Parts: sequence; structure tokens; C-alpha cells
Amino acid sequence: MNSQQTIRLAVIDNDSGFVTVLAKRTEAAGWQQRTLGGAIPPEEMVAMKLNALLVDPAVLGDDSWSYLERICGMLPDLGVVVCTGRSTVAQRVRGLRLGIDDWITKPCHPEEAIARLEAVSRRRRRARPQAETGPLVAGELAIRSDRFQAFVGEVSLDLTRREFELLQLLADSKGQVLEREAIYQRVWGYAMAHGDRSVDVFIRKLRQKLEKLSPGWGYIHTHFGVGYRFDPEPVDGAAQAAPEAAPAADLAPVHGDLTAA
Amino acid sequence: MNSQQTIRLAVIDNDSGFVTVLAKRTEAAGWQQRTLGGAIPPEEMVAMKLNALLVDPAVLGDDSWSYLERICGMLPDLGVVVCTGRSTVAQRVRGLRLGIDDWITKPCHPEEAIARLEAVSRRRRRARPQAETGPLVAGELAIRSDRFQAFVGEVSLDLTRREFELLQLLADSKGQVLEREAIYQRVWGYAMAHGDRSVDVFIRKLRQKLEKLSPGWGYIHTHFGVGYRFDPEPVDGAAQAAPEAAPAADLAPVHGDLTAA
DNA sequence: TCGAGTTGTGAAAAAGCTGTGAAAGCAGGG
DNA sequence: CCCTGCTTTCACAGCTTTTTCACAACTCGA
Repeated sequence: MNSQQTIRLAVIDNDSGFVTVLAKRTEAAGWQQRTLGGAIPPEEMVAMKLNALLVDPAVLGDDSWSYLERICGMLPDLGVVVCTGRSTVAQRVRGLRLGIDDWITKPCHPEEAIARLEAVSRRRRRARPQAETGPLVAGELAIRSDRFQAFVGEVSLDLTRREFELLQLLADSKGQVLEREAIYQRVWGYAMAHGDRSVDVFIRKLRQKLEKLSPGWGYIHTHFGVGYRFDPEPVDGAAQAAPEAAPAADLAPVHGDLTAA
Repeated sequence: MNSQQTIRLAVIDNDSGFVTVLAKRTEAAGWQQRTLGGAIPPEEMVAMKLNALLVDPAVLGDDSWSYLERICGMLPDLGVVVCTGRSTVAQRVRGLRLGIDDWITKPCHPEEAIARLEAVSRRRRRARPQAETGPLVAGELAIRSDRFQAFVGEVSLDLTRREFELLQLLADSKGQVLEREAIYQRVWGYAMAHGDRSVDVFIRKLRQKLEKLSPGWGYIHTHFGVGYRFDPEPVDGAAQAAPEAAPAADLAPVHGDLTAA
């Protein structure tokens, strides 16, 4: 299995130099990073589906402790790393006891911060292999990662592993256009050779299987010269009386979007 | 069940003062600590069922890196904390990348070391109080963990220990597809070597024994390229109903499972 | 409208996976 | 020390999936 799953990181810090450097490096590593100006409600964090959080309590103000405690309590899957200036042993111990995973002292090398974030989310992931994240619903489709399979109603699309991973990746970034290289990198796990058509071929297989079980819906859209975008929409064909099956998509906001404000 | 299960810690260090203080505190905290004079084979570590390891690579000699790598690779569930003297950022990053969970610099306060060890071995509190929930029933099968055995009616399947543990793991996650690596990790206790076929072989043995005492039921399903899924379903002896029509079990919502309660 | 560059398709070749039977290793009990 | 079960390893057959190819169909700018 792909061990290097992409990490979704949020940073709460106002040391712009540090944050910038960090952003550059995490991006190069293929992580998705979002910088926050300050504390945001735990609920929003949940929606962002983060793997890791790097935070300087100095910017949190007075009740940073209770905020951190709330975060750690409500997001047991989130790896939390504190990176701040001078601190006492007692403070660090208190933080770690409270649920924080690592505590780094500034100034620190961005590379080390990244390595520690990586270590922390590695451990978190291992501790809870596949949390009960309900199925991802899109159009008539239900994507269930506990089954490595997608369903229309009760019927399985009968996807192979790669097909499933591709579909999952696309659906995870619903609405976003993904370039072939990026898709290949994330599904296959290594760089795409020039001229490789694998992605196209698998897109076709997916479309075939989707069409067969869920005609009346268009799921995967081609962006010429760019890549593909997943966005379930009822096919506008006037002839289609079919799509009376409730588009459950809206009922289950399963996936928040990191890029969405 | 107690979420704070006692931690089994091993320490590889020769700073007797530090080790002694540490031992005193961990003992007070109810941990089981074992101090080792130097490197021991990863296999022995497996046997010790450790949760955490505190190690000063200085006492490991020259190939401390490869040793640590081996440990981290074979015992992914082990929390590894390095505690040593001066080090460069590059060394720390290398260590963390390699699988180490935390890296502390000496001199360090024992309390902080303990807090970090705790943070590192903190993991899901799985309230799996299999405290006599009675035998787990699936299809014609009754799995009785009190007997380390499965029965069809009164007849024992005559499972060996590994067979039983494998069956129990699968049945515990009924309906879920488990990957080989995950299965191996949880039944054998350490990471699966690439190309190891043990899981497949045991699946075959289970299938044989199940088939013999409970023909007419299919229990273990193969997911090509992924792993196996336990889901008892009556086998349609003659060419019967549609093959792909999902059995009722599949329709159940992903969350709560009434039969488990 | 033309042409270079892209994407969709079908099918064959190559690679990879799983089921199986059997032999080789191992550990505990006579 | 030998026996006896249990576990691991091996080699191979049969299948499934993935990759590769050659072409047709299509898009977009000149």
C-alpha cells in the first residue's frame, strides 16, 4: 500500500519567515498546507480533515491551554506539534500530557519541524488504521474505503485496486482539476514517465463502470491539456427522466475542502 | 476497560544516574521497565511485547542507524525515543525519517522523557471489553475466545493458535477488507516481510476447515490485490440467484452493527 | 479550415497475484 | 534423541490486473 499518503497540515503561527519556508518545503513534499492566522473552532478543523497541526501557542493568547486540550480531545487522529520559544520543563510536560504529540523549541530548523510532523502523523495513522469515516457519497455513488469499493445502491462497481484508488483520489478532490502527473504521483506513488497513458486508460475504465451502473450522471470531466476533474452532475439530457434518486451528495458533507475558506 | 494500560518500556542507556531516576519514576507510574545493557535482536524485542523504547544510540556502537532502522521496521507499533547528547539537525531528521518517534537531547529532565514516552505510546483507547460478550456468532460458526476455538454446533474446528487468531481478527472486523500487511501485523505482531505468503497459507487452512464443517457457507472472501474480508453468506449451492446481488449484510449501514452490541 | 498536439478506444502483451500441494524448519514432549 | 504437530518457505498453475500500442476522434490556435 502507498505508505506516503499525502499529509494535510495546518499551521498556526505568525512568524512569516518560518511559515513561508515551511510552506515551500511541505509543498515540495506533496503535502497540502494551510496557514491560519489564529485559533479556529475545532469543528472547522474536523471539516478540514487534517492530519497534522503545527502551532505556536504564543499566537493563541491566554487560553491556549484549554484550546489545545479541546483540539486534542476532539481530534484524536490529529497529530499536534507545538513549536514555540522558551518554555519550562513543566510546561512541556503539561502539554504532552494533555495530548500534544511533540514540542519543539524555536528557533528550529524547518527540516526538523517537517520530520517531526511526519513522524507524528505516521504514528497517528498507525494507531488508527482506518477510522470510521463514513462512506463518501457523490451523486449516486458511495465510495467505501473500508471495502476498497464503490457502490451504486447496493451494487458494487467491481473496481480493481488501482481503479478504486484513482476514483477515491478524484472524489477526495471533488471539483478540483487534477493534472495527470499529480494523479499518477499520488496513485502510483512515483513519477509518471513521459508519454505514459495509464491515467487515461484508467479514467476510461472508471467511466465505463460508472456509466454502466449510474447512467444519467456524469462524474469525471476532461480538461483538455490539463487533466481531469471529478464532479458528479446529473446529465442534462432532457430525455433522462432517471435521476430521481435523491442526490445524497448534499446530505453528507463528508469531505471538507482544505482549499475552501 | 482501563484506557491507560500499563506501558512496557525498555531502556538502552548506560548513564546509570539517569536510568535509575527514570526507573524510579516509571515504577511509580506503574510502568514495567527493563534496562538493557546494549542492543538486543529485534526478535527478542518482539517477544518482550514492548510498548516503548528509550535508547541512546551512543551505546549501540557504529551501526546504530541500521539497528534502529531494523527495530522501527519490524516493530511499527513500538514507540521509539532517542535520548542522546549533541546531535545535528541532519542526524535528527535522519532518525525521525527512519521511523524514530521522538528525539530528545541530553541532559534532559526525566519527567520530560517520561512525558514524551507516554505521548509516543499513547494510542487508541479501544474499549474492546471482550469481557464475556459471549461467543461471537457468524453464520453457523461460534467463535469462543475463552476456548481459543471455533465451533460449528458442538464440533470444534480444531484450529491451531495462529489459525484461531487469524479467524478471530477477521471475524472481529466482519465486513471489512483487511490488507495482508495489516493482518500480519496484528496476528504475528511484527511487520510482514515482502513476499511473505503466510497469510495466504493460513487463509487456505481456515477455508479448508470451515468448508469441512460448514459447507454451504462462504466465510472468507478474497479481494484481489488487497486482502481478505470475512462475511458469512450462504453459498447458493446450485446455480442460483444473481452472483453480484449484495447480501443483506452488505446493506447494513457502515456505522453501528447491531449484532456486535 | 488545416494541422499539430491531445484524448478516447480496443486489444494484445506483460506483469503480478492467489490457490495449492508438498517439503523444509522448528519447538515441545516423550 | 526421535516424534509429532505447527509454521514457514517454495515452486508452479491458473487467473486477474496493468501496461503498452496503434489508431481514431477530437480540441484549439493560426
